[in-house]
Amino acid sequence: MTATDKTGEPGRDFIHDIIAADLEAGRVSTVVTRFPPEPNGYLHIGHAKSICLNFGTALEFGGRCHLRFDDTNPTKEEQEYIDAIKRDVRWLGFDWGEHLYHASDYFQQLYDWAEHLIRAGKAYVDDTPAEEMRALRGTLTEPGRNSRFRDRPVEENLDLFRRMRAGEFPNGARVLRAKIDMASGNINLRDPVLYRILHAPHPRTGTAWCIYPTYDFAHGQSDAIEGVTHSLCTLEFEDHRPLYDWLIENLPVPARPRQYEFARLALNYTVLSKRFLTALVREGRVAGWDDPRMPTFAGLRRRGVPPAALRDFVRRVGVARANSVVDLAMFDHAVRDHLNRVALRRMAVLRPLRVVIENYPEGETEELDAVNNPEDPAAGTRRIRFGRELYVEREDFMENPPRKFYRLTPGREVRLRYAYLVTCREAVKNAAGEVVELRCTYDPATRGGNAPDGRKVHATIHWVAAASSLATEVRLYNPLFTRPDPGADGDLMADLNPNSLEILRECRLEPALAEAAVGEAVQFERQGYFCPDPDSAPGRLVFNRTIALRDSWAKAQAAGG
RNA sequence: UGGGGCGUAGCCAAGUGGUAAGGCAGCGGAUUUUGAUUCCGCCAUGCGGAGGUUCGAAUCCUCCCGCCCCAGCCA
Repeated sequence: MTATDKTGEPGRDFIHDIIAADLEAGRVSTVVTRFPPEPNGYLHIGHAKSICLNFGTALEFGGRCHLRFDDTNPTKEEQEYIDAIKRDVRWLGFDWGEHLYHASDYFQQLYDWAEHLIRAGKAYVDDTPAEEMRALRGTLTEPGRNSRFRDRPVEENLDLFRRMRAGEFPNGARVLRAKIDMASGNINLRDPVLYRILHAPHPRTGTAWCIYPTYDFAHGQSDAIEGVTHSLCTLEFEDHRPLYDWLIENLPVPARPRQYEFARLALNYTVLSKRFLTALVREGRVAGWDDPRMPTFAGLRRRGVPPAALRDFVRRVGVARANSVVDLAMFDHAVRDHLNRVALRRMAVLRPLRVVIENYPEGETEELDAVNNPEDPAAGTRRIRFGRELYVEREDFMENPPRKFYRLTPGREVRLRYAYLVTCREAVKNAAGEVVELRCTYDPATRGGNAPDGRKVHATIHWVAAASSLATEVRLYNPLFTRPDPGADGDLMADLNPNSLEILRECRLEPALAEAAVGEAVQFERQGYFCPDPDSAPGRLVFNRTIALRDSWAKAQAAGG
């Protein structure tokens, strides 16, 4: 396993306390956990919590974590998902080494244990149709009633179960049930189904089986087979723990794993349910599972979120048993915090406004030094080209600015980053009255950005030289939903943010950006963190905005206006 | 109204009888060739509520309130 983060303390939570106590008391010698996804969909940010908890905790205690696919329902699972999940777990930074398993690896053992239960008189084959079985199960407040097949002789159960396995019966004809207690207040103990008939080919076992164990019959036993010591799952499985324990106690399993539950991760302005995510893709509301607006690993990766930032985010959130909804700002912070330290700085003008430096010699250019990352001196410097014609950001000029706007306006001097102090002399307008060009003058004595006479300017703005700049497309992303609890009113699609994607096609980048690799994070100075999208082609770069820089000016404007 | 959980600041979250950590957000201020970063300060007489036990309660007891999960041959 990898992915130790130097930054930040390891998580301290009740799971750690339990494990530490188990180690201390000698109840376990090596900690073994597992991340057990069902291969029926793509991983999303919610899974990151489970992955980090399972892999991270094992790592911290010097144990190991298995990657185990819970592939007990061939009607919903696909190899494609298995591959995607493996890729995504690796991307997050974890390695299961030799410990890749599948519940389907244990189908024969599980089957044998089912027969063991039958022989012990603790499981029976039930012919009751599904509808009727549901009615017999009772309700939340009324006890269930025994099936009329509940007291079948062991030999008959064995014979029927073997014939189920042999494929003699159609789907749904019979099931194998544990014989526990139809009157239990815990519905999971009302003779839960252990095996069902499913004539469906399995991604891994093919047509070898036509009966498949349920989650309850597979999970705990798989844990036991693998020697998992701490089986960590989410809160909704809490009611299953008595069944988990019952099976472990009534089967000759080689170990005694323990299940512990924690609250799953939820984020505001975000939807994580498989059903909703699937609907977004299927209805074309997003471009696909890897749309940068999606909370999937694929989406986050394409958007440029570094795995280390995701791990840090999960660490900050913590692990507890209270249902909670984490503020997206927490995620944003983790992303910015990481990117600030590692991203190279570059200049890029998203909405260009042409600038002509009137007193700069025609046809001449020069090179200036620019720092690659002020947070990391080792990143060095680069040369950037300056010339008579430049582009600056449209919003860095205002003809009639409000108080406290200290960027370009007629008559004002500002600094062009790493270049010169320039003064705006005139705004040239078109017939429609729109500003189309700025006429400025520069002070040749301020090369690099400092005035020999010590005079100060209020603002430093970014720019690119018109002649050498690269034309590019930039995609800006905003939250996919307009409300913190999308879908709460019953119509998820009505809460979609119409401005979740903004495409800018006339952007101008400094030439150094031509070398950026897909997924590589860079900071466009004063704007945010970006990375080239896979849609980029030679000569036609496309950048995604991972996240904007904090902008107290914009915030103040929004608050004041 | 069965069973199982959970309620500490706007959002996460420590704390488990000795007088409310930390982070995010927010608000001030300093530094700044990114209105970024960084730094400093502020931000719960209060722990869902009411009683009780105790010298002392977020922590123990009682009652109450609220929220979440479970009636798949899904996981």
